[in-house]
Amino acid sequence: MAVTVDLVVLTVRADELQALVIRRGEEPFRGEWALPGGFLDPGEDLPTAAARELEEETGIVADRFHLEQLASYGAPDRDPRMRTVTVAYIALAADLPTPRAGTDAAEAAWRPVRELLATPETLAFDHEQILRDGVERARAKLEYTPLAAAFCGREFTITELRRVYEVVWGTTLDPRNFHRKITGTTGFLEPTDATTTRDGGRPARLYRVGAATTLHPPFLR
Amino acid sequence: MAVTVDLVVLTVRADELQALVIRRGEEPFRGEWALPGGFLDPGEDLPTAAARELEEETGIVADRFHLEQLASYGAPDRDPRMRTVTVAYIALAADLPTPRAGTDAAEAAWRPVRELLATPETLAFDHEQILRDGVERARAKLEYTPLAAAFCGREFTITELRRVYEVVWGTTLDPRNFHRKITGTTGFLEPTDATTTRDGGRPARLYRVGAATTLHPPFLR
DNA sequence: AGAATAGTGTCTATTAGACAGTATCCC
DNA sequence: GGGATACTGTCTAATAGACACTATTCT
Repeated sequence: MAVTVDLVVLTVRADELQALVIRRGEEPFRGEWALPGGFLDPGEDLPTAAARELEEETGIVADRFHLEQLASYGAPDRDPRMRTVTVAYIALAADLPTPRAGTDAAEAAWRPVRELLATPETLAFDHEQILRDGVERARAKLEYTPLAAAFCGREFTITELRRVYEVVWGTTLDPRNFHRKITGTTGFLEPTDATTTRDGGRPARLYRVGAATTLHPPFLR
Repeated sequence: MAVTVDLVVLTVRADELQALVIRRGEEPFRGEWALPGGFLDPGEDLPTAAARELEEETGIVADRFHLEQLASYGAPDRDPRMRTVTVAYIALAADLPTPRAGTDAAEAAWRPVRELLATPETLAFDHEQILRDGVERARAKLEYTPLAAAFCGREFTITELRRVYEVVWGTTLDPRNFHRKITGTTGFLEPTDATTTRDGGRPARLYRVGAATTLHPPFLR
């Protein structure tokens, strides 16, 4: 009985929700796309293993981003080699440099979630299901936690935050109502003194994430 | 590397949230209280193992109640025997017969969650943390799913359902507002033709759970 | 009749959603 | 000045919370 960890790493790039996938360099499923992941080492904690596998396979250091456990998958036939149970994690990250392929991975890339889930058999193992569950978790968490900010940089504008909601949920939100609601939720945003004009037009105030961990009342889709 | 399953089985008894615990009949932690659970068999699926262990240790058949995965726990030192990763499940059940002790269990009993969590070291392994997480999951799920009905029988009154919310959340709810809100949520309740006077007073209409799986808008605590 | 619980109705304050106008930068 | 984006404000409909009364059973 072997235990593995797999990661659903999500980011918002080019106005799309994208996931980090690797092209497998080893059997089984050699040459096919899969989620990054690998075997749990003896003596190693689960989140540590997740961070290690992510770095080994994609070169991305799990620094400054949100990592949480998603669920475990243990269907007896999920891995043709042997009986495995995998503990899946989701990681939410701001836009990051292009990943580089590492151990056991022939290639690493960001791919739009829409594409990965458009047709079955795109991902190895049961990774399509894991990705679906991870995306659904992320969507749900935006409703009742300030987690949308995990997709932004350290400082961000309200418009950038709104774009995250729009992209992840696939909806459009009224900028004025969004602004009112989000600034009215205590603990979500912490204003800074700085502004930016990176989006053009009038300078926008920059914010950091506040201390709140849950949103009362939640932001419903 | 061994994989186990553990269960947080919750019910509402005597106006309290109670959990199913067993007294361990084997080392380690022999004689101490723990959550029911055990090793995953080769070729066995995770939820199947959860149901099997529950029946083996407590005699309770996982029929007609809600079983869902909670999370996995894999700290390297969580089991003194060997390296184990456990996949925890939560089960929500209506009031059930007193459990009987089975394999590996010297005793099985319902115990109020309040008591179990009042003092540390009450439960073996990391089961206190698992119980805490399970209770918090149940509390949260009452907000946005019709899962409160899982604590009731097949047919139940609105007052009985309200008592579930009150006991699990530890709050009091206005009966009139609760009635209005819950009957106004499409798909939550399906009225039957029957009534009951088991609570005394005017006969109350009996309901079954409807088709809804999520509540829009949610019931906030 | 009285006790006990079920169910319905009303008022009010808050919130969500739709929508328009003003402000401040860059070129 | 023109273009672009940021921010503020108003109206209205729906909702949540507080609260009181009527209805139907059993003893």
